Amino acid sequence: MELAPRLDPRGIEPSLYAAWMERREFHLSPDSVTRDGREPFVIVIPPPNVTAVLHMGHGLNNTIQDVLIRWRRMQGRAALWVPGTDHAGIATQNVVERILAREGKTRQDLGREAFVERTWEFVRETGGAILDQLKAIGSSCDWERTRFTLDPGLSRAVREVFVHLYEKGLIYRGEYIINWCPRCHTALANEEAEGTEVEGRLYHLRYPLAPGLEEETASASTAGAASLGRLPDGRWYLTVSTTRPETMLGDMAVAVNPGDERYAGLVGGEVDLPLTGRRIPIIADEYVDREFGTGMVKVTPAHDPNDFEMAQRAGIAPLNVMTPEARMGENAPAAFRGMDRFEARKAVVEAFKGEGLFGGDTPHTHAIPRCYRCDTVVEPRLSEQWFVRMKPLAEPALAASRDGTVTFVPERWKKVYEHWMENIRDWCISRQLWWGHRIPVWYCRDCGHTLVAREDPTACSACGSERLEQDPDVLDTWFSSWLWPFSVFGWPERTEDLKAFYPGHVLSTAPEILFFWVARMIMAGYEFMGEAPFRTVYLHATVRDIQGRKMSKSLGNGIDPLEVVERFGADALRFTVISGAAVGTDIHLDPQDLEASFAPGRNFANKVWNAGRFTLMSVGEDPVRPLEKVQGHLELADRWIISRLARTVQARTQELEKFRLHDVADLAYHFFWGDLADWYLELVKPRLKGERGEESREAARTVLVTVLDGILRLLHPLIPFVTEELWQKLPWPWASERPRFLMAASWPEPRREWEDADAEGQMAALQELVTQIRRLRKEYGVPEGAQVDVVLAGAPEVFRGTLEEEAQAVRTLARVGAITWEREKARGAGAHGVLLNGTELFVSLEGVIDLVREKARLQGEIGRLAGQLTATRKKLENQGFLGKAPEEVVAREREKAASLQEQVEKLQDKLRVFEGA
RNA sequence: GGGCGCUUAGCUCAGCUGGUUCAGAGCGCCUGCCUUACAAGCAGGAGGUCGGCGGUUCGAAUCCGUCAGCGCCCACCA
Repeated sequence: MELAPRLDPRGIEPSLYAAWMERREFHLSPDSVTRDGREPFVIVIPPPNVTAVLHMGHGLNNTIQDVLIRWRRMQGRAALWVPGTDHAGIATQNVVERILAREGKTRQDLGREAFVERTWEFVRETGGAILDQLKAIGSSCDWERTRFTLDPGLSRAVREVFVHLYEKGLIYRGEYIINWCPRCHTALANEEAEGTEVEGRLYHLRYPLAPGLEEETASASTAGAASLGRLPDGRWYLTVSTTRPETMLGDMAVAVNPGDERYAGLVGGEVDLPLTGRRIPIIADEYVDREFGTGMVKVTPAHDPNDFEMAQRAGIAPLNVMTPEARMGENAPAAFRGMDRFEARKAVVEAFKGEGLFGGDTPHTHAIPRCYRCDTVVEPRLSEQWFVRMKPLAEPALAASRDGTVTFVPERWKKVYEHWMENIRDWCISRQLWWGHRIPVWYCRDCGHTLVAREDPTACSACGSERLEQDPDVLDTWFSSWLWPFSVFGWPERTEDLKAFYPGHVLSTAPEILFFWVARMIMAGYEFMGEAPFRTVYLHATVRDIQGRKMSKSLGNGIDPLEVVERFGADALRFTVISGAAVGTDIHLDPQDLEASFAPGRNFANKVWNAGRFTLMSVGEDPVRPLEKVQGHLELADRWIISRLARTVQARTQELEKFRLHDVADLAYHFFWGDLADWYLELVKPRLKGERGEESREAARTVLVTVLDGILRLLHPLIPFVTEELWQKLPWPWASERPRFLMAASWPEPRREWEDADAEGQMAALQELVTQIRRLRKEYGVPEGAQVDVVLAGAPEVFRGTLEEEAQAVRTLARVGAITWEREKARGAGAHGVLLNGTELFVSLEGVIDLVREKARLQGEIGRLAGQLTATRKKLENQGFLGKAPEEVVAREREKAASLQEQVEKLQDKLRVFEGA
């Protein structure tokens, strides 16, 4: 059989994937569950943005999902992975707008309808490229079920949900301060406005007091309020502080804390708001912190959420002084009108200086929110928006976490989730965009009636007028994503798919969308399906660069997974990210050095390839016998490797259950490389050549193929391509009965009867011996190729059983000729090894093997005794026991404790001697 | 201002319920090997008082307290 000495991923991966696809191996119909009664296992993909390109975060997340899906599929579950993409309102609209900008056009030039059509075109052309990229890394999604959050079925679900919630009173329209992106011209949810720490300035502005308050001011001033003072013209002023001086143009009041006796006399008075010619009141409000700044706050209801609330409490109307572009608007004084907010900030400060009202500025760090899409500084803005009342929806979703119906991995996210759910705020769902689900609300131009309907209305239900106008806004992208786990199956229809595949099992995603998406999906699951959409939420690692920075486009520190697949293969990428990301930790990769970053995975895949290549070449194409048929001819190495495989299967299955994918990779790696390749393959070489006779050869062939079959099955979810390629070539006797593909083969059952503690113990000692001989050879400078004779000292148990077989192994692995056993002679030598007359090596094994074993035995013994000791002591501290038990029983316990104590100490002394030796 | 996490070899990190993986892996480094599966490899080796201090325990990288440094999330302090 001709196989390349190096794995060529490009040579096998695309064709294998095509073969899987052609045979529809990833596809599953509801019949498999409803008719055949198979237990489902369902993952619904976190839909990437249509316009996105694959990045390492996707690479990791989708590898994780594919590992879980492939593993469950092999376990016999009806494993379904539903793929799809998200229309990503703002993100996509921005991309298309940028394209238009290059053509010198704006979306307004095109008009709404043409713009949306243009966006659809764009999405149809380039959208979904990311799905092809997911295929490149081996994702075994059921592509026949690919959905899009804006396709007709999902749009129907969205509309149903909106109307349902509206009718239930959970959707309302209201005027509030929302986060407004002046560049995207839309409202943002709180979660979409990301705060960044900024070293800014706090400006102190002086507002002259209106006449009539002189007396109170003077007395407050002498009482120590540094914030009050007198202008050269004799007027009194107070000082307020702000990070955004331009908003003072919209000030409607100044507020102090009602309990602040310094300013008690001022409340009810007025100040002359500079630059505006307006006179505004001084009010009292609990919100004001008298310790911060001057203890006086300017109130700008239209441009700050807290000020808005204060103004509402005081019955003061807001005054909006900005345009949607965050320029100073018509309500601002003429001198500032049209200025950008940052220009206006400077201008206002200058104007205050000009009037002698500037009280200086001080450095001040604070968080300013930015648009998560375009990074523009968000402006709080008063406007009318649609909201979802979240509290009632949150209740069952919170309970689900508390009672363990939904669990989080790693567990610490449970707390984060619950904290957010307990303090949940209403969700602003309207967006002033064109790309997205249109809000199903119409206003009657004649009678002002509001219609909310599942089907587009043609006439007003109140007055019959046909002059209806639909709300211009669209819904937040997440308003369709939160329905994803059931809308992909055809909800609100009661489809077969829904019956078979809802609820799903695992959701794997990035921690940063826990609130955006995960929490809301759970809420929607309860509200519309009556149960949570999945049981386990796996929050995966964040992919960072070598400096620990999150990979991002703007930093330019990203890694293109397709380049990695191209250069090293999908298997290399998959194995690297899985073994690099332990539960709860991040993964660090170097974008500057892909070779170094992906070497672990690449090297391992190649190792698997070569071990397979060796097996196929040396075993030949004649079918091997089943294991039972060679049972009587198994040698130590055979029994050992089978036992090791059995244990690895056992451990790996357990780790997978706990989502410990990193450990799974680690275990499989060490079994494959450390046990199978380094030891078993080496041991079996002479046997495969027939040097030890036909029986030995047949046993070796069978065991080798059996073990390789097992480990390939185990490894398949991690590195599906190289395992599939090799597995298909294994010379099984029952080749005709097995499934066409490894991916459809069964997960190996843990086989207790294969475990063989004796073989493992003997083999461990043998390995130790071989390593010692190799070390000694090196130490004494025995040439690589030269053979030495070994004189063994001590009585290692290794050679008590099948002496010849084991001696043979040592000869094979350590290039040893004759092995003789001269206990007394070597003991006299005293050292671990001594080279005699050039070719004869003395190896004293007592100092090596037996010591290791004795130490372990001692530790075990100490553990057992210490356990008893602790229990006995507890008993002796128990008042109930001391009071009620007969004297002699208590005495006996005391004796027991003392004796145990003594024994433990004795053993510990002994252990110390061993460790010292 | 609250909440969470991290600190183990030169680098990136494992180490789950304290003791049979207990001081580990990969990369890097040193020495010797193109040994008929693999130089993307093989064999051997150097390298760490597990962030500091204190405590619990027969026994602590592991549990508790505290200090220091780093990181993340949430929050309206103008």
